[in-house]
Amino acid sequence: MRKTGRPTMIDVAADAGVSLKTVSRVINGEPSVDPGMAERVAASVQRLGYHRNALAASLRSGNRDTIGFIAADLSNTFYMAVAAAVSAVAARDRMHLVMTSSEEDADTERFLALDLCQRQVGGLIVVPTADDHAYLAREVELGTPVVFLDRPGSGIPADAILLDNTGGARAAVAELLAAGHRRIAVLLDRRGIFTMTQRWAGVEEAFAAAGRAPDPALVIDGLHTPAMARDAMQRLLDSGDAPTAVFCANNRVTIGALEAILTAGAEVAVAGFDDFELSRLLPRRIRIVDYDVSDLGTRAAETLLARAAVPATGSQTHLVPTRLVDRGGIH
Amino acid sequence: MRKTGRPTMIDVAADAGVSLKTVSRVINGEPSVDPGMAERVAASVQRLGYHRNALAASLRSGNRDTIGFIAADLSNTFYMAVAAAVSAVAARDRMHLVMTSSEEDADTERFLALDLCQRQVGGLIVVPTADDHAYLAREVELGTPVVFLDRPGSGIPADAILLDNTGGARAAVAELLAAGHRRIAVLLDRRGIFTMTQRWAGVEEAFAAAGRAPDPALVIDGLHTPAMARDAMQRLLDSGDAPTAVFCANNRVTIGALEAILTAGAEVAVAGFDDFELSRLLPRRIRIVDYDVSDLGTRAAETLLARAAVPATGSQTHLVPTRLVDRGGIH
DNA sequence: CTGAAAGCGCTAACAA
DNA sequence: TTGTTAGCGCTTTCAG
Repeated sequence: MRKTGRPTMIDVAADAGVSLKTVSRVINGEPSVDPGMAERVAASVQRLGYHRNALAASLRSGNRDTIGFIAADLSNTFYMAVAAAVSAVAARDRMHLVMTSSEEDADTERFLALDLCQRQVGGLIVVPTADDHAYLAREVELGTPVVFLDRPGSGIPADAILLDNTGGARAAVAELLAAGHRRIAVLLDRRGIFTMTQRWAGVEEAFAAAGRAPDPALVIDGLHTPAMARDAMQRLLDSGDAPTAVFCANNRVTIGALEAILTAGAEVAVAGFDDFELSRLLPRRIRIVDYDVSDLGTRAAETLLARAAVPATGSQTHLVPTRLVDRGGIH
Repeated sequence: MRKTGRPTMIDVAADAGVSLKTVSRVINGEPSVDPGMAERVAASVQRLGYHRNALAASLRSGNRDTIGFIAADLSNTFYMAVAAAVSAVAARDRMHLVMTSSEEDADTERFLALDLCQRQVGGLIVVPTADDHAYLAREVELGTPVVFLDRPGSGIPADAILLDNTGGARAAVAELLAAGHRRIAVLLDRRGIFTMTQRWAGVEEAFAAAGRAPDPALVIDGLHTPAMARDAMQRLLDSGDAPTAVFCANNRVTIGALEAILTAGAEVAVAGFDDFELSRLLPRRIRIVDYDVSDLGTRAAETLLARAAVPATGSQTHLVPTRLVDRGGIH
């Protein structure tokens, strides 16, 4: 029983009068064990309240049974939903999910990634914040699969699960144009963010396809919070020449813009990227670029587990499709 | 380098021409090491791409550096928000969070709890689904602290972090009564759920304080999804004698009820337990029993870490307060 | 089918 | 300040 107070296999073996290895066999359900012995061992396990030490088992066997997940921002429900999906897939394989967050800080990401590797995770799902992931090269080489999620990584061979950002934005804006809107505002979060770059590209493509171009006066970026988006929208509404439609590049922006529009009772058509809770209860009909959030997590986890089973054979990028849907319109 | 391909402290020691223990000292930043040696070791670490094996370290030292969290339902954003808060607190202490979910199944909860213990977690935060936690008695006795969250556990000495369910529900219903409402509907999720029992008690207290009692015809329980709540509310509205107010015992119920009410354009005052995303954007003013979700997680994590530091001295139950707030009313 | 011995990679205890 | 030895609790290897 030594220090920790927890009984070990040795204690069980002594109690049952068998060898250490026999206990190990019983605990791990290995086939060739005499039923009588198995019974004796089981009884001792019960009596002593034995629980195997999974750390020791992993150390010796080299089995890796946890997946590390590094989100970019835990206060964002998007990542939490992804984490939930990853956890569900992991559970199917009796793996556990260690959930962390870089809080959009590159150094934190790096620290966490290496920390998780030290804990011998079987794989890593990362929402990249750093723009160089060479620091993981060694681990990947040594057999720890890495999957990037939502944004691409760089510097190492790793799969990536991304949204069809460009296609989704293009479709939304194309529809506004097709509906005859000519003064279309575009509200963006920070341009440096990967998804923003891609969605903006989609916006430009839609305009180009219609033989037009976005009006620079109606394009506002750097809107990182709903409050900023609300104020920006407010200013557009207050300007002499308000837009007749607006495309919002993510849900925080959409929510902020809606706050301004609904409060002002303005007649502005709204299309936004990302669905959000309760969009269905909005008093106004809006168009949303929707996708299956958990699909991102599920695919990331499945890709990771597949890689863990069969070592690297060239990395792939999976695009998760989007679709335009109606929301709101109650009342 | 043996099997795994990963260099070990032995490799580093050999490369640097020092002893194993010296490497260990350098890696762990122990004070009394000659700077020159430290440098040599650091150089070897760099050259070999050495990373310490945290599993081996924990096995030997007995240090436990992860916290296990068993949510009841990962699709519920409430638990995800709690998990995020726990993760944030854990990160402060350089601990990691292993996130799992019982999916409201008692056997799964038990399995996960024991599995996490086998992985030598430093503590367990559990949203109880099982109604007897005696299976954890042994682990608690052996020094693994357990904190129950949102619902009380039983059978073992453990702290609990609960919401003031009764007080919140009482306040909400008291206000509806004070506003002169006499036909007040009460929509509940399944009665067996702890929070429902407590909130229902609050409802009864409020009625009793006003010298009245709830009208059984207007009390509907078992509403586990927004769709069920919507349909139930619909039936109430369609009945000859519709209520003038409704108290919804959780956010799913509130959302479902609102859907029916807004669609029908009915004049029904709404008060609900639990805030939800975008409640502010609702076209109607409603009253919400609000509380700080992350506070629950933060307190749970802090309580757990405190217990881990200073062994049991009688378990406590913490009540997280609620407050009535206004939501909606845009337009 | 069962057991003895070795050792996973590290840290604790003690010596030098 | 540095090194030696033992051993955390388990699985692997190989012999019986």
